[in-house]
Amino acid sequence: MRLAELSERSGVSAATIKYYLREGLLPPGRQINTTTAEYDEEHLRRLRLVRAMIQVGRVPVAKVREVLGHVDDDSLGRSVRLGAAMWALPQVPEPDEDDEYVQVAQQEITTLLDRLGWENAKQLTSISPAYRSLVVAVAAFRRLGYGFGAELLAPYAELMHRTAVLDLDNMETQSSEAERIEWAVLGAILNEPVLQALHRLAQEEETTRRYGFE
Amino acid sequence: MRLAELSERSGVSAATIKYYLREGLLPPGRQINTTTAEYDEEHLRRLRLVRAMIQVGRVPVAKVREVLGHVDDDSLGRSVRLGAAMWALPQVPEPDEDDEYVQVAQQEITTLLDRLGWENAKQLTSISPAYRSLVVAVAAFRRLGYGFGAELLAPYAELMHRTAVLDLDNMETQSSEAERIEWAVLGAILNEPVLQALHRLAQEEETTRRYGFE
DNA sequence: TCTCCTTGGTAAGTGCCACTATCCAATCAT
DNA sequence: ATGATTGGATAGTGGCACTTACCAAGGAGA
Repeated sequence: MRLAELSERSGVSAATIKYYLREGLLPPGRQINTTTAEYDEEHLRRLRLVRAMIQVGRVPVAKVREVLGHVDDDSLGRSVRLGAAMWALPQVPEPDEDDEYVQVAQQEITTLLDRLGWENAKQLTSISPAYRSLVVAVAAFRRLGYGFGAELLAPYAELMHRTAVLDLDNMETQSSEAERIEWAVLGAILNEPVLQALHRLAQEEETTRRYGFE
Repeated sequence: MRLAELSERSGVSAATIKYYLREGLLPPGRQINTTTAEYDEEHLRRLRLVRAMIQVGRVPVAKVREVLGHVDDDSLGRSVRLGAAMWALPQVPEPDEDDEYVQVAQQEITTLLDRLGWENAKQLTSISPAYRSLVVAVAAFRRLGYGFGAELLAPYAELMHRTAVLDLDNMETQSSEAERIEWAVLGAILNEPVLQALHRLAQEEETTRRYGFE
């Protein structure tokens, strides 16, 4: 199919597809002659994945390129490829190590990880963006005078762990390794909007159960 | 305190504070004379809340103004004020009602809500941004050829409901109504980064438990 | 008093980013 | 033959969160 058809079938404007090609989010089509290139179903699929990441996952274009690089790199180990998406997700600015709230938050999170027995996560604290985001968010609570210590966090962490178990169980039902990788990318990037939305819906449900519609 | 001190104590540059004042995110200080205004602890607290929303919650400035308007409006009902923050959260583009994937997603979500017995949430589908986000995300999965139907969503929704129960339980421990409202805002805006971070940490933990570090 | 600094306020500019509009020469359709 | 279409390149757009530059009014020290 030509670019126009790719545009038609994906619902993405031709100009935007050209932009993605230029940015390396889509591999170039098979060049037929100087003015025609041929695209296939794989391009369409990749384009939809890119769109999902950008529109639903709000992943910046540069990060999408990075994630796709890992996804396509067969030489990487399994955890790395599975985790590739997660590590490229929108990041909070670096926590300021000198900030007292940040230090307290780090202590609380260390306590939390100990209490939960998350030994692997503990080893990743120095490099994990997730850990850094958590520090920033917990510090923000404390800065406003609200404690959000290990005892409050633990039940949330417990629930999130069960969620992660579901994620990986679902991932393992995919039949091919390529599908499992793609599912993991989606699980990291699209699952979060799903979880967020479910969480908000659940909050609406529970709020109205407790206090009614007024 | 003067603007310079407010800047010092909050770590926000004076120019940015002026910008927030101009945008109505901060109420003006008490004017002492034409070139001096006096700010108090309440301004500092509000400024920190604004920063947390913008930096950690990634809420756009216009939405912050909107949320604060609801928070400060004593005439609104409880659910509305508690929900004010949620409704102002970053929104996904409107789902295209004519899109077949969107229609399927809507059906699946209706099935899900029935199965869970979330009657209140069901009544809110026409107006709730959370519902719309969920539709968009589920449709995105399906468009890529992965099903994400009610049977897969239900256990996630169950977990998110428990999370929401925790949210509201925590909120109710706050002593004053003003604090409860502020907690709800934080719960909607800052809890999500916390949950996201915990989710990602849990994924890292579970992935390495299953597949090791390579 | 005169100078010089600081203050809060305002208008215009910056940098980033995801597109999007405009051209262009080559080629296809009739 | 000729008008439309193609892919590719370049430059422009619009939104947003700031930042910079500037200003007149006020205060402080000589």
